[in-house]
Amino acid sequence: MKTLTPKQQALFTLLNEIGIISQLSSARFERMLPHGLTVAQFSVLNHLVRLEGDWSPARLAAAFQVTKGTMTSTLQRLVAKGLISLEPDPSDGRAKHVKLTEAGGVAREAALAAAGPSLGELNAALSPAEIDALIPSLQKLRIWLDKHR
Amino acid sequence: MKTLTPKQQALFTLLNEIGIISQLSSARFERMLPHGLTVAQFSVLNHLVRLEGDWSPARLAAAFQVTKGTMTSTLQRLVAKGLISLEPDPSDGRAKHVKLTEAGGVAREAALAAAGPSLGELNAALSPAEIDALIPSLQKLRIWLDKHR
DNA sequence: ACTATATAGTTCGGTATCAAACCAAAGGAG
DNA sequence: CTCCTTTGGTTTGATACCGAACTATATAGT
Repeated sequence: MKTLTPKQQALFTLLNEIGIISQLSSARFERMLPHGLTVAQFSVLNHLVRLEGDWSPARLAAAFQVTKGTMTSTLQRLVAKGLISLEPDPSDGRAKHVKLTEAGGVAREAALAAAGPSLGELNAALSPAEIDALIPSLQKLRIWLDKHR
Repeated sequence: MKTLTPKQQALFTLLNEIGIISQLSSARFERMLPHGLTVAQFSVLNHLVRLEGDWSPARLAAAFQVTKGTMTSTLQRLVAKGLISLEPDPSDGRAKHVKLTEAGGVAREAALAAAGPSLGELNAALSPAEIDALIPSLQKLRIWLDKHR
C-alpha cells in the first residue's frame, strides 16, 4: 500500500484538522447568528463596519479570498435582506460600491452580541497563550497559500 | 461601535484564518486530484485503505465529523463512480457496509501520487517543526468543538 | 409482549464555494 | 483612433455542507 512520507503525512493531518475545525466552528457560529445570517454574510457586514473606505465586490472578494462569483452571491443575499445596498461607482462604469444600510448595522450589532459569548466558551478549549501561539504560523500558511494559487 | 473583547477578537481571528486556510488548501488540493475526485471523496477512499475494519456510513460520518446526510451524498457519488460499493449488513437491517472496489483502490493510489508533490511544496510555507507544534493545539480545539456541538 | 426511545440511512431546501464562460468597461500599445 | 489585454461583475453547473423531517430497524423499560 502506497503511503505518504512522514512530512507529507504531517501536512495532511494538519490540513485535515483545519478543515474539520473550520466546518465545526462555522456551523456552531451560524447556529448563534440571528436573522438567518450566515458566517459569510456576517463577515461582510462586520468588515464594512470595522474597515473604513470604499469597498467594491472585487475588493471584498480579495479580502476574503473567495472568487468574485462567490462574493456576488453573498452580496445578493445581503441586498435581498436589506442589509447592504449596491451603488454604481460614478468614476468607473464597471465597478460598484457596497454600502451598509441602517438595518445592516443593527443586524451586525445583534449578531455580535449573540455570538460573542459563544466565542468566549472556546477559551475552555484553548488558553489565550495557545491561541496567540497558533495565529502567526497559521497566518504564514494562509499567506503562502494565497500567494501560490 | 460595538467590538469584541481582546480574547474574543483573538479567537475570531484564529477561526477566520482557519476558515481561509481550509478553503484555499481544499481548492488547491482538489485541482490536483484526478478523476474529478473531491477532497471529501478522496478522504473517504484514503480512510478505507488506511484503517482496517468495517465502516458503515454512520461511522464514517462520525469519523469525518459531518452529518449523516452529507456522508450519504458523498458515498452516493463514489458509488456512481464505481469506487466503492454499499452492501447490507447481515446483522443489522438498518446498517450498510462500505466497501472499496478495485477501481477505488486504483483511484486512491493515483490521487496520492498526484497530490503528494503538491503537499510537499507546502514545506516552503511552514517548517516541519512548526507543523508539529500546530497539530496538538488544533486537535484539542477540534475535539472540544466536537464534544460541545 | 408492548411501547418508547435511539440509531441508520435518506431526502429536502438552502447557502457557500469553485471553475469556467461570459459581458461590459477601462487602459495601454501601435 | 483601433485593437488587445486587463479588470469588475454576473451567471451556470457541480459539490459539500448543514439542519430538519422522515422511514425503518433495533433496543430498552416496564
